[in-house]
Amino acid sequence: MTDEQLDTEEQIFEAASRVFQRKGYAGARMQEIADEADINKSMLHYYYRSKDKLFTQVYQREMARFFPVIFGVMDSDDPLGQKIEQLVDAYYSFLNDNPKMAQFIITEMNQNPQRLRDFIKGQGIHPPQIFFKQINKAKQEGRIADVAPEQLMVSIVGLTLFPFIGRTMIKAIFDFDEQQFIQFLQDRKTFLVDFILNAINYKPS
Amino acid sequence: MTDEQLDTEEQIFEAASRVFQRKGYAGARMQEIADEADINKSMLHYYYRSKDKLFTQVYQREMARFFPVIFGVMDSDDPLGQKIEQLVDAYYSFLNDNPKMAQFIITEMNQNPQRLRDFIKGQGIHPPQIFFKQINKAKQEGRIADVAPEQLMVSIVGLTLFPFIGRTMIKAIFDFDEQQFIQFLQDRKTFLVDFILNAINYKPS
DNA sequence: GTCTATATAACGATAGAC
DNA sequence: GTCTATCGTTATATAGAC
Repeated sequence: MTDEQLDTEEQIFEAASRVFQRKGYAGARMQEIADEADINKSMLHYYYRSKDKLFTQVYQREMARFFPVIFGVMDSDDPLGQKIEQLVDAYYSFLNDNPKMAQFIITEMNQNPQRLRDFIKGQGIHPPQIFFKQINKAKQEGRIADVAPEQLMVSIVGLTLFPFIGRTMIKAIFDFDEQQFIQFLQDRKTFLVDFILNAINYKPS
Repeated sequence: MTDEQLDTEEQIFEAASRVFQRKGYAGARMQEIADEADINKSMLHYYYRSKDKLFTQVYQREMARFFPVIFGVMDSDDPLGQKIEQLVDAYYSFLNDNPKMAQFIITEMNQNPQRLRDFIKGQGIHPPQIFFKQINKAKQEGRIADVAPEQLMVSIVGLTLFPFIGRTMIKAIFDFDEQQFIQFLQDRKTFLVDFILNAINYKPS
């Protein structure tokens, strides 16, 4: 391709990705995907055979984009304090570009746990060993409080993902317009770094 | 009713509540609700006219059960440290009894933000004033760090809700069986109280 | 109120012309 | 590869007997 033009197959795939993330598998309609791609509905079946096969491919790709973000920074060699800041930064940057991703993954994951287990196994995804060792070492040296690495990891992910998942609720309860919500998210980045480092009683080495 | 027997209308409603929470609005089938209620499918329409009207009633009731839990303890008169422990306790106890509730509310909320806004407005739900004043007072007296009440509230809710929403992911990544996950949740209660109190640098008055 | 049977519409999927 | 037309199924919803 010489310029920005996607071919038909890619155009369908990107449209499907957007519609599935908006409506979920059950709520998505092949016609809506066709309209979004500005392509005839029968082309969807020509390239992807069925709704199920199209969804599976979208699901696999979105998962393959999501997990490296979650696990990527965790196993870097940077010191703990710096790493927490990088984690929050990386998650926010990714979710800002993909605001419906977290909701999509959580919904479809809970709808079909086996598919998630297969994906995790197939990709050889494991808890971040370097991060966990780093936590345990810092605990022994008394530089952080006595926290279970799994609990800390779930907390960091939860604290950053939740505003994107709960966006509608947060806006409604605090009566935020879009601009105020964006500001809330922006403020939250610095808030979270302090919050987490305090929470584990972090002292730089 | 003399004993535990529910009449037909209630039986349908409870079955609908379970199916909608399992499958979401789009994924739920009237036939599945009828089967779950062990009642003829046409009875659903006799009592509730349409799938949409049945869902609306279920949605309203589940919301009306959820929000008092989220806001209830926040506006009690108990001191901050005690209150955080009570919040975590209350959320966990409710979510343990209603494990699909958080996922259901978040999905259907994001699917129809206007319906949520109408509900919030109709019920006169506002940010918890007593809790927010308590935070601001503690800040002025130097008993906690300088945190925005909205950020703290979102953090507390996120930290407690997330394991229930992300249950499938947590079990898959850490390779927890059901027993281990229940233990993880149990451990998390005490973990979270310390984590949050540390995070805001809490000092009892 | 409860059942069977059926209308009606939507949706996924395919056939066949070009 | 792309289109129109249409098939077959499933879903919501209703009619009508009892």
